[in-house]
Order: sequence, then C-alpha cells, then structure tokens
Amino acid sequence: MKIWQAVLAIPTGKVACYGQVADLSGLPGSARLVGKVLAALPINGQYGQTVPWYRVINAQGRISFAAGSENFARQRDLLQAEQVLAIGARIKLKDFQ
DNA sequence: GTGTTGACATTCC
DNA sequence: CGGAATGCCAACA
Repeated sequence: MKIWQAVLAIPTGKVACYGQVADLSGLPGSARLVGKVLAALPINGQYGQTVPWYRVINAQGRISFAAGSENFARQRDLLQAEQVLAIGARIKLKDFQ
C-alpha cells in the first residue's frame, strides 16, 4: 500500500493525521514520509483519481501549512466543504477520525 | 544505484 | 501548555 493509496482510503467527511496514513501504508513511525509524498505526488488525479491530500492533517489537528498561505486557506475550505468543522485552526480529530 | 528531501510523530524537558 | 531533539523511508533527479 502506497502512501497516496492510503490517502485515497480516507472516507469523505473524515480526516487522518500523518501517523495514521503512515500506519495504513504499513510504515508506522514514518510520518514525515507522508508529507513528503503528498507534496511530490499527484494532486491532480494522475492515478485516475484526485488525491484528497486536504484530508491529511497533523496530530495536533491543525493544517500543516503556514496559516495565511494559499494552501492553508484552500485546505481549510475543502475540509469545511466535507463537513469537517474546525475550531479556530484546530480540527476535531476526535470526531472525525 | 546513490544522495537529497521533507505538508510529521513522539518523547522528554 | 510549548519548544527541542530524534527517527523515519518513499519519491525524485
């Protein structure tokens, strides 16, 4: 199972932290991989589907991008569109994992 | 085949 | 609560 495949496995309306994605990929403890791979891999459906990279957040329930960056805003919007409520900059992992 | 690169997690102050 | 230090391995040139 590749990283991006694990990301594809995240159901709509839910989120996963990097550690969970790494675990699903069979790589526990390799959370950095996830970020690296997400940055390098298809954001544009090159594997036949769009990779929901925006459903992947860090263990603190926050977006990994710098607040105020365009990617941050885009991810936050996409998550809201999936009914993932964010309190301030925090997402309720407890309710969405 | 080798080396570099990270969108992090976890633990320990 | 937060900051620092460490480990991790796939993707890419």
